[in-house]
Amino acid sequence: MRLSRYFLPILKETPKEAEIVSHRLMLRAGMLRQQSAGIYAWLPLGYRVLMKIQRIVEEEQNRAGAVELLMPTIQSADLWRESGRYEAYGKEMLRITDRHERDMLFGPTNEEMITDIFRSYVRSYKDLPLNLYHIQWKFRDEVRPRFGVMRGREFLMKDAYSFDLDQESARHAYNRMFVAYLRTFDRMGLKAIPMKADTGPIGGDLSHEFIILASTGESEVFLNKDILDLPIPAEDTDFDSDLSPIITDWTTPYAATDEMHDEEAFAAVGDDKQVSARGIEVGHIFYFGTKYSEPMGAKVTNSEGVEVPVHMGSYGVGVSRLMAALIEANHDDDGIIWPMSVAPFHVGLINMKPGSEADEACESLYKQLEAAGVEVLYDDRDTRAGAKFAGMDLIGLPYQVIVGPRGLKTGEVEVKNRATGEREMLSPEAAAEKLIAAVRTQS
RNA sequence: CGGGGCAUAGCGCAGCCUGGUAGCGCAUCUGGUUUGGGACCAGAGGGUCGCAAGUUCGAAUCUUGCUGCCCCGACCA
Repeated sequence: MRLSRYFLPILKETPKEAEIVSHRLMLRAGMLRQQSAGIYAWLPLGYRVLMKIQRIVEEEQNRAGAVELLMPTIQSADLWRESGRYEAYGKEMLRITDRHERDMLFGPTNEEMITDIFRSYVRSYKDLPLNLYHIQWKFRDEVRPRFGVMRGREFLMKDAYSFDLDQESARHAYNRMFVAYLRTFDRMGLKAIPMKADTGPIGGDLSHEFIILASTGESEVFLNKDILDLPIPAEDTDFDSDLSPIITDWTTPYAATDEMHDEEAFAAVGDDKQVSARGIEVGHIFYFGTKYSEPMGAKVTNSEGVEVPVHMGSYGVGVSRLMAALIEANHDDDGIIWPMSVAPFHVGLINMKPGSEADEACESLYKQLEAAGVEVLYDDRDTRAGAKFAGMDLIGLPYQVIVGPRGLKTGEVEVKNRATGEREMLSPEAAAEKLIAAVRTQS
């Protein structure tokens, strides 16, 4: 992409409403624009990152055996009356009346709708297990939206729903999502820690929040630092095998949010291993048994010919919130530092002097990299060098290539690693090779 | 939902107390000089002062109502 033809409205000054660093940087880097309290337009650069996060989530969901579909944002109130949640959900639910005076709502979540879809088609235990998910905009009319997309009213969420014959197989479905989540966040370069969460009226121990450590996090967390070094399940993990050993490894070291915190158990961890910090919740998995299947009649016939309600679980990832969490975890004074896997572009190519011999060198490098699948943002604008450097650092692409008459005198271009600040002078060929290799290994 | 605050050019702000020609910095446009880490000089364009009503000869400024937004606290992907 040529910057001269792109839409990247970078702000030099920080908008006053932005309190936390991720919100500030998203606004400054031209990724986001607020349209209303807690409601945002995703500008081109922000949208690219959002789609990259979404793709990773999809790949890992698919790998774990979940099947993607897409449900609407607007739902009929009737379904929610069936589950009893239309009255129970309260003011967080945005209620809408259509021209025929029908009660509609902007979905805050989709348990009712997915249960309706399931019960309309599935009759036999032979069709289980089943896990259906979608990635769709949700709306929750928060009392106080804040921190940009960290707590917006409209947000993009992945929500998966599992259907199983009994609690035992539902636990396996749960474990699959647990492993998928470990992999998903790891692929974005995030350390997400599963923590036991409140299960509400259902009880049991099958609910975990996945929390990323960040000083701006909304909740206080306590953990045994051993959990930070646990290995992430590999890409070739067999999701049909017994995953419980992995779950055991990850749930044994102490890790809890403040509402589940147990001082005594935490003390037993030992002073040298205790970590108390703040965290951002980016995922939440939940087993809720027959809470929806029973009232809504989602039943299958089992091997004995008896109709039984299915056991369900739901599994959420805050896709838009992840973008904020990623920036909270990856930035410095100059701006964002994207991990390769979610970077809006892999490389920023800076033409130091348009109209000079740098043009030709840039063009050929640009074409070569793009042809090799490297996503390049080519700054071909005729502006001052300082503005280009500052802008490139701000938007945080993993690598910058600086091409100008000075380096070309010796036939070289400069390659800068945004994260480490490391720079090296290379021939254009060597630079291209290095960048192509870096993109292949890191994304 | 309780408490606090803000609304004036695209962005950041001053002006309001004490009513009288709407201003500053950045950004934008034009010309020139510059050009490897957010340049300089000169000039130009851009405003129903959030909306509505009231007081007044006269309202950005005073009064009332409304709307929007932000911050702190209790609640949530």
